[in-house]
Amino acid sequence: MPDILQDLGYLALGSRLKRLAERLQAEATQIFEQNCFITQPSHFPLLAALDRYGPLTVTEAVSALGVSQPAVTRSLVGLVDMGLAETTVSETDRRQKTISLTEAGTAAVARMKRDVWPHVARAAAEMAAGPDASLLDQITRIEAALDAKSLSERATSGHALIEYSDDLAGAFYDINAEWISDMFTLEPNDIAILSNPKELIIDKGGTILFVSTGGLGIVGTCALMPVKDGHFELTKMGVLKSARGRKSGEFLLAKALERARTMEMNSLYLLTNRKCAAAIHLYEKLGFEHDAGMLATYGQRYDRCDVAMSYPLDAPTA
Amino acid sequence: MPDILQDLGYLALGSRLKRLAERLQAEATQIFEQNCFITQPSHFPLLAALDRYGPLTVTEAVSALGVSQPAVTRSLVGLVDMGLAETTVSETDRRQKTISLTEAGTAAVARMKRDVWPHVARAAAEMAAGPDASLLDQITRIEAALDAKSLSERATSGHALIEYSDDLAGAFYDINAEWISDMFTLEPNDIAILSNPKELIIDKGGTILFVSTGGLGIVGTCALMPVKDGHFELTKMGVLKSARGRKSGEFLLAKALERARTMEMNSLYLLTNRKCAAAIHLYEKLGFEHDAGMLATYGQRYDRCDVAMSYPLDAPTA
DNA sequence: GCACTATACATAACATGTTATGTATAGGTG
DNA sequence: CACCTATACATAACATGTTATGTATAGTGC
Repeated sequence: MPDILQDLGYLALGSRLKRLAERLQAEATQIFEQNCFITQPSHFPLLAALDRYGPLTVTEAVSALGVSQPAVTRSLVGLVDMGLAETTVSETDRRQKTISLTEAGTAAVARMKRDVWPHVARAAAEMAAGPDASLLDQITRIEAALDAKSLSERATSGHALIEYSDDLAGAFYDINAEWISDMFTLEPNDIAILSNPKELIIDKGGTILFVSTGGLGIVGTCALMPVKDGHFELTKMGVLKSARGRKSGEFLLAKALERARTMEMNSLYLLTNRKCAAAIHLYEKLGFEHDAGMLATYGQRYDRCDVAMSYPLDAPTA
Repeated sequence: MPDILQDLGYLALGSRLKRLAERLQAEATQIFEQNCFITQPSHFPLLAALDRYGPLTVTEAVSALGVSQPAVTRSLVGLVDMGLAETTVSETDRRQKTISLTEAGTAAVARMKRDVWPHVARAAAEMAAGPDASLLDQITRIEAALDAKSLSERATSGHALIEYSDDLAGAFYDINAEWISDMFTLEPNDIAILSNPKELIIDKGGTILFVSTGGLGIVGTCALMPVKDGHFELTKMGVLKSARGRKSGEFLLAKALERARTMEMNSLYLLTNRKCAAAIHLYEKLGFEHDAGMLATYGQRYDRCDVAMSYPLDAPTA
């Protein structure tokens, strides 16, 4: 069986990290047991913090460990039960408890620090070592990124690129039918292509892409359709009226061109109409050039066509 | 408060990953709730696996998800309760159950695949993006490394370098007293240095290092002692008799020289005796050269001294 | 063909994280 | 000073992972 979490890539980042963390924690349990020590690795962070920073109140420990207060309280109870830590009520504020290591706790930490921790640190570093930057740095960066903006905020803002699948055929039709029938008329060629995207585009080696926005779902689409001899038409590009003004079209077109550059392609052109001023502006912005030759060659494909543009595939991609 | 997990580096890798994973899972819960879906993110991997690989038996799902069988069973119960999955007993083997998505499950997955997953994947990738190699690749490498050799095996094999701390003063004395009194006699200069390592070495800008092996604890030590004017003596290097034959000395000396090269130092020499053939061989192997001048300058420091060597600090460090 | 072992899944117990909420004390404000 | 609110920690409930073990069925060797 393949590994689904690996297959899903970043989508399953959380589950994958969790799995790895559980595994490392199981290893830690084993190492602690081998050294006849605390059975629960969960106590380790609090012990280490007490050793490194000296006596702490519960609230300070929460801040140092970066976990919830009940988690600290539970660790604390565990350490006290084992006689490794003790608490004293603060004199100035009787709500506060100061946690400190007992003599036994200090001795246990000293022994672990001498005989166990260095080897665990070495083993973990050896295991995580790679040609690239430190895993720890990456974790630090992710933690900082999460502090700055939560994953759910990130997910609901911005655009995602989505590949064609058969259940998106309806969206492909609807999005294009909306703008075409709004500004022009659906021509037989439109209906043929919109009704059979799989056969006429995908199966012939073309690509259909969609753009989804966090809150609205699929809002736009765009196709790279092989015409003949390695010549491709960028076509059936549209964004729902209800979703305009978010630069979804620009996102989509940029991704489509990015994709086009990775495909074996002799030329890439598009056909449109002078009325589509905003679209033409976008095409120009992303590098398309007006091309009378293409208009002469392919312009008959649609009644509405009076503009053709082509994309300089060999140009520097900036 | 500083962050203890960050402070501890690789020693706390497991706890740190766990903390990050919990955080991501909390985010996932929020995202699922926003989209009015399954409340438990724990169900996600099984749903994704069923979607991607088709109906699975419990055992197959265990393999695909990489978690324990009870974890899969629990996910399964959850999905069945929500009406998203159903099970059928295999006809050929009545112990087996095949899990498949119900119509509602298929629809729910399709909706998530269209409206939620791409954004989560994008957001996670954006968050994890860095100048370096992919975090996913690093995770994959760590998983593979763990498959090859467990962390506890790694921890109990090999050597770790340990810095001087006051509680290691006793070890510093004992390890050196063992070999010196075994081969020679403890001289007053030995006793002075071994009894006051902090004052005579550390506080003067020197360094004392220890080597620990996974099973045996501290087994060797070595000092870089400032003599005068930026001239340092590599001294008090010894490995417990009971721990010889594991290349601990070579490990330690290599680390000490590595450290020496990072220190401001005009010269580094050592004093020894022809009887210490194995040690001299090691010194030669790691780059020390016999140096009659040093013998003339410093040889009087110990009665037993009849060999001096110096380390070419400016030579290429290979 | 019976008895033992292995396998597939279920269940129990527990480790360890969370959120929500309770309780005692501190601190500020009319 | 009484009272309200905020804070520090405790406790409860639950999410989700684990290991250990139970139960039914399959397979295997005498």
